[in-house]
Amino acid sequence: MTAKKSNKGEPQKRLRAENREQQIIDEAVSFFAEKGFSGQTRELASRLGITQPLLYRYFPTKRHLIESVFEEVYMHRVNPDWVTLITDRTRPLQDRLSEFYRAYSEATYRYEWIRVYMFSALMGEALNRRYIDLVEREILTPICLELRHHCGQESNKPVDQEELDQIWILHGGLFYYAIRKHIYGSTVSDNFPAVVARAVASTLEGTLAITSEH
Amino acid sequence: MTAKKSNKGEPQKRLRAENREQQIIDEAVSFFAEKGFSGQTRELASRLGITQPLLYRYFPTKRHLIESVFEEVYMHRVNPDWVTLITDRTRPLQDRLSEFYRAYSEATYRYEWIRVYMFSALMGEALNRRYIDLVEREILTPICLELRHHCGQESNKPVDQEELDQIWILHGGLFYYAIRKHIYGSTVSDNFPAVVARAVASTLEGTLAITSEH
DNA sequence: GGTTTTATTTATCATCTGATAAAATGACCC
DNA sequence: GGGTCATTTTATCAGATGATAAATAAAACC
Repeated sequence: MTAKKSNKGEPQKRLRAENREQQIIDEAVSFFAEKGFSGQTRELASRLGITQPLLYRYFPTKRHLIESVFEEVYMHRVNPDWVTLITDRTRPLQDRLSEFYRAYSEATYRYEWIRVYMFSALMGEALNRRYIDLVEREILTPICLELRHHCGQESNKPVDQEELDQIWILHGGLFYYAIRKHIYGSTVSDNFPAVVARAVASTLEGTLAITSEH
Repeated sequence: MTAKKSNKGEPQKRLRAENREQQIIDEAVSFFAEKGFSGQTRELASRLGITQPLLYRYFPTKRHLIESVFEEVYMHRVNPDWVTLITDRTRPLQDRLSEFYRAYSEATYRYEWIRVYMFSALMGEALNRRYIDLVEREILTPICLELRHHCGQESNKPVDQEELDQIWILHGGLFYYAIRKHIYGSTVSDNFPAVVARAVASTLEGTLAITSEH
């Protein structure tokens, strides 16, 4: 046992600024995901094992801390490869969509992400609006175009609100699985890929059927 | 103009207890739906045009007021006629489900309902759990049984988690329309019955297709 | 119309909560 | 190992917030 402070479980008392800042953000994500953004700075500090004023050395206001949480949660979540995957017509659409939703769900259907996302949406955060627009533009619109192709309904018309609403049923239905799991605390099947596969297959077959019958 | 207090726009200053109580609950539903349950009693009172301590004549604590809001929002929302409608095999399943979702959406896809519902779910309210259980038991399980019948897969097995998860995709997908509208503030098609009709048709055709192909 | 009842307001408390300033203490450097 | 700098704590503030008690005033009663 060295003379250096005994490392009994307790993490080192002092951290370098950058490490402490990241540690605070990480815990803040988890804390606000659980309690919502009206959670109190003292309780967050207590979970970090630090005093509340220390937070203010790293973040000038609570709002700034919350912005960092948004940044951490929202950013780097939409992968440009996904568009490539979705539009790769050398593979069956069923495979592409199933694979996409597996990847998408791994990136976003997490306790912290889903809850921070819903809290921020309820607060009317602008970031949320931008994210929705991004999803419609980069993911759902491409899927709609692939769906047209799949149904032999190729066209130059831009994707309209009705087509978007229809694909939102699938997208939202799958997202709702995460809401049930992480917000409602429901029991859900642990084999999500199987749920995705069936939902995608059903949507493709169903859309084909109702498109061709008129 | 009588000597009686001039009724210039302002509602009468004094109400009978029962009327005032209902008025407070109504405004509280709207207020908390907008702000969340960390909204402050002073602001609520101000919206009612009364002073904050008056709230405490009608509700011993803020929590009691919130419980009344839950009561107002959650109760009388599940109509027993719906099960009858869903299981009426004299009509095509497509019609029954479309009609059910039109009725269900009118009852629940409202700004106040959706938001209070989501806020309370995020708070982990027990009422929320009970509501979900009710929906699974009284609505989704019957639909699963009708879906089996529709696919010629009649069986005595109880409905399992996989079947529920699958019908949750449709149910959640439609619910998500309301989330997009009232929580995200997105632009959505104003013809919801048409969205329902297509989603239901697609689900029925799709389920039939993936069931029969094996 | 005067008395009683009841709804409502005014004044106020105690606690919570975000935020600040100054003191203290550990780490690092030579 | 003593000085310097950066990290953390202690002490504290001001405003917000749920809640209470007493005063006021409108309605109801006879």
